[in-house]
Amino acid sequence: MAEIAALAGVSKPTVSKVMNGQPGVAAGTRERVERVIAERGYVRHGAARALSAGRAGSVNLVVKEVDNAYFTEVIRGVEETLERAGLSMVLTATHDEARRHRRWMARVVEHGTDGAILVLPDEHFAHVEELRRHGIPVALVDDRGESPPGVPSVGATNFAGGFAATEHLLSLGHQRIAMVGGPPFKSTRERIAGYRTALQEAGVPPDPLLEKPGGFVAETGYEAARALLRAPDPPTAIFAGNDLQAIGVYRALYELGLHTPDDVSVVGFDDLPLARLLTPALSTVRQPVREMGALATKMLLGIIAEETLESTRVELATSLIVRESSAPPRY
Amino acid sequence: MAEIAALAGVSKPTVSKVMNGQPGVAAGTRERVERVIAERGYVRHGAARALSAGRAGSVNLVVKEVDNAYFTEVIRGVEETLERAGLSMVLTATHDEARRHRRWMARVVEHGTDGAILVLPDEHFAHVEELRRHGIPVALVDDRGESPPGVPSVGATNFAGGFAATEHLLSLGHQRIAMVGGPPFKSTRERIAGYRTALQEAGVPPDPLLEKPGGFVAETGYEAARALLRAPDPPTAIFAGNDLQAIGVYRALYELGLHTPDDVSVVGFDDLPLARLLTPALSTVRQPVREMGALATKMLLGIIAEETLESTRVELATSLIVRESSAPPRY
DNA sequence: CCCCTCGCCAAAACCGGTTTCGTAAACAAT
DNA sequence: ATTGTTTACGAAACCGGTTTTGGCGAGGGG
Repeated sequence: MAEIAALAGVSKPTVSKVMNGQPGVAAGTRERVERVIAERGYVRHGAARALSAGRAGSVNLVVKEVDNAYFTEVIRGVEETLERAGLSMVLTATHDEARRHRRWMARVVEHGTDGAILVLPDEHFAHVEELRRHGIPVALVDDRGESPPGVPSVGATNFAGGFAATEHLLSLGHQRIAMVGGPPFKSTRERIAGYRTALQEAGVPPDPLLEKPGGFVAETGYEAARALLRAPDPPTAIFAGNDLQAIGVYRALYELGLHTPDDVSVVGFDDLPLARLLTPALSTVRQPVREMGALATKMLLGIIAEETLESTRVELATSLIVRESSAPPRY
Repeated sequence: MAEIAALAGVSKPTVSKVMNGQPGVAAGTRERVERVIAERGYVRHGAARALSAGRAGSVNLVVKEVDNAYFTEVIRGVEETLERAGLSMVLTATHDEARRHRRWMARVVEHGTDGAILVLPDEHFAHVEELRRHGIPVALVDDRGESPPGVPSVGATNFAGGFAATEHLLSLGHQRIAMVGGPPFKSTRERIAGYRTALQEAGVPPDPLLEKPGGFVAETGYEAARALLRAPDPPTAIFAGNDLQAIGVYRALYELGLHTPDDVSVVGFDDLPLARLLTPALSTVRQPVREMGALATKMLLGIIAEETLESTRVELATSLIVRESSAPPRY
């Protein structure tokens, strides 16, 4: 910067003002400085800037895993929004390793981010607390339901989604509708509640045997579906807690020689990009994951800018997307 | 740090040495300082450290897109390796937008990374050149074949993969084997060359009508398969340029009422985690994508540490994974 | 007993920007 | 012509670490 200043015949502060578009520089001077900057291809030294300005110019996105389409969608939304704001995205994965909590948290804090966005990491509560203690603004995507009050978070209307999916299957004529649950997050509990409520309102007696717990991976959908379909009086429809589980359900059906939707209807949750590519295309509850990431980012940027947020908790609407995997039962 | 120094009754440089594990500090002093650090939960200020030490403590990973399982796998490999080295990963997506090249490149350069890993961005050559001009070390994953010499890159044995896939289909008895190509990258050309060579060696006459160009997305697989299967004398097997295309092929087969592998065999390329979950599970050529990301990262770290690399170009072995989507032709 | 070396540590300089503050010049008002 | 006000800009301080330099005391050799 000193070099640019010398070439333009001004001082460092003036160059700084020009680069930051600050007032207090005469038009002629500004233009001259800008020309020199362009000629020399000068770019600021980020670290120096971060140090003296007190802003890191980057936000840390903490996800549980990266090789999962759900998180990928969040990443996409966050990335686009940060890009627009001229900030860099530092991506950290926790990989469920509670042991390494200390190490990576130190990395996050030390790297000096302007804020952090958490997407369902384990040890959620501890992370949020520690980040706050270090004065790092935090926003959450898809709250696990264990975060301290006042932390802004973006979710989806999971109850409504669970309800809509179940209602859809009921309206097709299904009576024996199974549900594969997910990990004990807030969102899962709400989806299940929606499922139960829909059954209840339709006067269909609940059957505990039709509710299978599981994780948000394909394997649990597979296991659950196998168990469900081999039992006496099997379900005619399976509502999977998320799309990955639904893929596992597809797999189980395929192995058992059953067809979707002729023998068993399947509905997922999330509407990952993959859902419409499956064969048959998956009926699912759309969760605007990318938008959730984008919105959480915007909220975080708001906090960083010290604006007052209207609301600390936002739930975006889910919507039922009917494709090929759901149809009236055969009989 | 000044505060820690005061509390421990030493000076800043001593604290610095303790934190960096440098020699020149008496055991007793070191222990006392460490205790104070632990008590106060002190973490260094990353930006200040970056500025004075000249290292940013982060590496920039530049991918074409993030919502694509291939890139996700690379991200995973890079993330793990960087994590182990105590570095942060800044993720940037180019989204194919040549127009915005300048803007994001400025962000990358200005953020001050210790190095960059590029995965198939457009404007590849320009990016590499510019990064080098700024003195930023670069490593490539899956070279597009347009990079300047001397840039370390990690790829896979694409020719062997294409050959193996085709040979597999030939050995099952297929004669009319179609191939869906990809974008004009080096890797694509090699896969096609492997395909052609295998046909040639088996004495099967090549048919230009059986080679369809496309991009590495499901849609092109879909389009290509539809066109191929509706033509006279359709293929009995389709070798897709990557797994995403294979999903599109599945889709086309489903819509046409054809079954895999009974009517048409399908082989993919990449072996994304998804491949084994599809129904039927996809036979494919495994490309160790995660390892490629990890290795590229290691090479980059080597350059940063100013070690001399043994080799500037490494190709990891592909391997054929036979699952359910390939079988002898029906007749 | 003196000199020299070496280990340990503090003072100061430095990284490359941003911010504060002061001043000179230009202009308006009296 | 003098004073007040605004504008444009530069000098210096500052961000929080790391690196360099140099001084002091202890231990060892002559």
